[in-house]
Amino acid sequence: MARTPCCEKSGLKKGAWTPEEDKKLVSYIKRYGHWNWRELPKFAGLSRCGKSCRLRWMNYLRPNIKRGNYSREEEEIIINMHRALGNKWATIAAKLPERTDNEIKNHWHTSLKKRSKQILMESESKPQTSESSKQESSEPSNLLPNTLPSIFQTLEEDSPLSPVPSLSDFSFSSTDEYSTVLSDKVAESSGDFWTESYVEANSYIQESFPETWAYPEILFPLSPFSLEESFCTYRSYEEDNFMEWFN
DNA sequence: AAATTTTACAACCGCGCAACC
DNA sequence: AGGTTGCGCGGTTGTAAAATT
Repeated sequence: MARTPCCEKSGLKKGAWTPEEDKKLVSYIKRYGHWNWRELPKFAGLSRCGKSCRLRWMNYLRPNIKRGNYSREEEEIIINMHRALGNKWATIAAKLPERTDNEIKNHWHTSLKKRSKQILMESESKPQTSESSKQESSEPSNLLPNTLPSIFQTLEEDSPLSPVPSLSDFSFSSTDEYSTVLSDKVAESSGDFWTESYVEANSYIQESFPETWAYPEILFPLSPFSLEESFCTYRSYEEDNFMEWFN
C-alpha cells in the first residue's frame, strides 16, 4: 500500500510563503493551536498541505526562535554534538531550544562543516592523532573532544560505560520539551481548564502569548472549537514582529 | 557595470516510527 | 495482528543575495 503524499491534491500551493499566508497561519495557531496539522490548513483558510504549514510554523513562525548571529558557545555545542552524534539535528536542536533543527542543519552545511574540518585537520597534524578523526564528518565519532561543553559532559557522566550517549538520552524534541516542561508547570499550579489535554498539547503557545489577544480582522471559515472553548484556550502575545502585521 | 560563481537558507520530499482502529 | 494515519526527521533542492571575476 502506498502512502498518499500529503501535497498530492492539486490546487495546493507550494513554494515561498507570502506575508498573508503567514498571517493566517500565525493567527490561527495563536487562537486554536495546532490540533491536527493535516486538517489545520482547511480551517485556517490556507491552500497548503499540513506538512508545509507545520514546517513553516516550526522553522520560522513560532515564537522564541533566534535567527542568525550564532554565539561561539552555540557553535561549539553544535560542532561537538555533531562530532559525537552525527546528523542528529533534532537532538542537537533540543539542546539549543531557540534554534530549529533546520536552521542548525543549514548553518552546519554553510559554515560549521568547513570549520569543523579545519579543526580536525589541525588536530591531526598534532602528534596524538586518532584514526577516528579521519572519518567522514557525517559519521559519529567514538572519541569526544577534550573541550566538551558542559551539557555534553553531563551526558557523558550519565553513561560512564559508553563515551557516546545513546539517542535515548535525548528522548524529546524541542517542541516536546516545551510541552512537557510547561504542562508540568501548569499542572502544578492548578487543576483548572489549563490542564485540559488540548491546552497541554499546545501549552507553549499560551506561554508565548500572554494577555489579551484579538485580531478581529482575521476570519476563520470554520473552527473546531466553540467560541466559548476558544476563549478558554487562547491568550495573546505582543511580539513586535507579529504585532506590526496588524497595525 | 555586467556576468558568473558562491553562499545562505527556506522549503520540499520520502521515509520511519508510533498511535490508533 | 495488521492496516492506516499523522507527525517528525534528515536529505536534498531551489533560489535570492552576496561576493568575485
